[in-house]
Amino acid sequence: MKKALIGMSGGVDSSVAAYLTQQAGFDCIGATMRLFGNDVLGEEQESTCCSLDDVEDARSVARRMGIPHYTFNFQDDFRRCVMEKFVASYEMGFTPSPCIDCNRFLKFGSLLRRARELGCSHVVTGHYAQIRVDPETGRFLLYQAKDPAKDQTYFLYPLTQEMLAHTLFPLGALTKAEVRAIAADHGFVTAKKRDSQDICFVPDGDYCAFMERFTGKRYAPGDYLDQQGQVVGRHQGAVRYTIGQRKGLGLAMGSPVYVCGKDMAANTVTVGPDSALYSGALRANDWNWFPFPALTEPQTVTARIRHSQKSYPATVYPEADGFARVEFDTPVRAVTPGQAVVLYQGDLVLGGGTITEAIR
RNA sequence: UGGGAUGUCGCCAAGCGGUAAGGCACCAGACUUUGACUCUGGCAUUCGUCGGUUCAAAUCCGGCCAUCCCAG
Repeated sequence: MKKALIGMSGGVDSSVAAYLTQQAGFDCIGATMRLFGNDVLGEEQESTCCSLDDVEDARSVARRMGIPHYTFNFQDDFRRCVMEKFVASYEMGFTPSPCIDCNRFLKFGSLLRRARELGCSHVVTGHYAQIRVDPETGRFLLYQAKDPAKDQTYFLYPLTQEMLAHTLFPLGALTKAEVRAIAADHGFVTAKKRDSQDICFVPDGDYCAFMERFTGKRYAPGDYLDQQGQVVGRHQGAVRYTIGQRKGLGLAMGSPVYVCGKDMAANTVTVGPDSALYSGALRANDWNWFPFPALTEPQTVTARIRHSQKSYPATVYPEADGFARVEFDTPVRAVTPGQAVVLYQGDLVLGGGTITEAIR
């Protein structure tokens, strides 16, 4: 019998993914990853990802299904591969996507390795995405979820062929409503749990406070500059702001102003009108492609530059040293270094990379 | 110390005798695996202050206080 390791976060999605995998005839093992201790959280914070309650919920569902449940301590890996990268990225003036690193290094890295040690052919998660094999090339392809509102391919773009060969996404063809119905039908305690939202290790959303706890540093206030370089106010630390941000600036300029740029060395944040935020192109590196090993010729695509945002028509051109340039048909708002750019051709995920700069 | 000007929500700002526009900021909610964007809702019983005129004043009059400018 085929064996599968189910990554169970303690939420409704992974609960149902486990159930469906069992129904498909797999011998299942449930596993919850311990990613961080309470020391990284602030006072009395409740995480949505691996708190004790969540582990208990996962265990409860596993017991109901009659499968074993393990807890894996991946705190060291998570600290090194996700939290340290997260902090370093912010300190360099970028806006990171830690969930993408968690997928790449933890769920389909550490967890997959552990699965294979346990004799499992596959690791299973509750992600909304679909994997298919290209009959011509034999390559594993990633497709968007059937429920476009829940599609999570943006966070899965770094998955390699090796990872995809040993991964199952049972929820890819289901809607969220269908998933909740299945959970309710089987009496899972997770049926009505709220969807997770914040970064799991920053449950209150105050990532700057997290960084100060994590590093022991203090991020100093500095000047806001307008487009002409004139000082227009004081900010609370450049790491707090992301390109395109409006809320929380505390600047009453008469009309809305947005973050247009940051200079970490000078500790300044430049603000300007919405019209100053549009870019015709971007450059990105650290690419992963699904239909082919590397980009060798231009491709017509739609490109997503932030999660839960629609994708925009564009053309991607290969460049030297593993870079590629994405040129948009129409300028796009708030291209942000550090964020992922994920390219699609219809439902197919062509590939994705990390934005290094906005062009023009 | 003379002369002038101004004082309306955190910022900007309508109002000019008939019972406080609007923008920005902020707060709450929706959306969201990024406190992003966006959307919805909230946000001065009160107009520097004290008193006067009037049926009625932020709007008229007087004193005081504060700030700014020009004289010195």
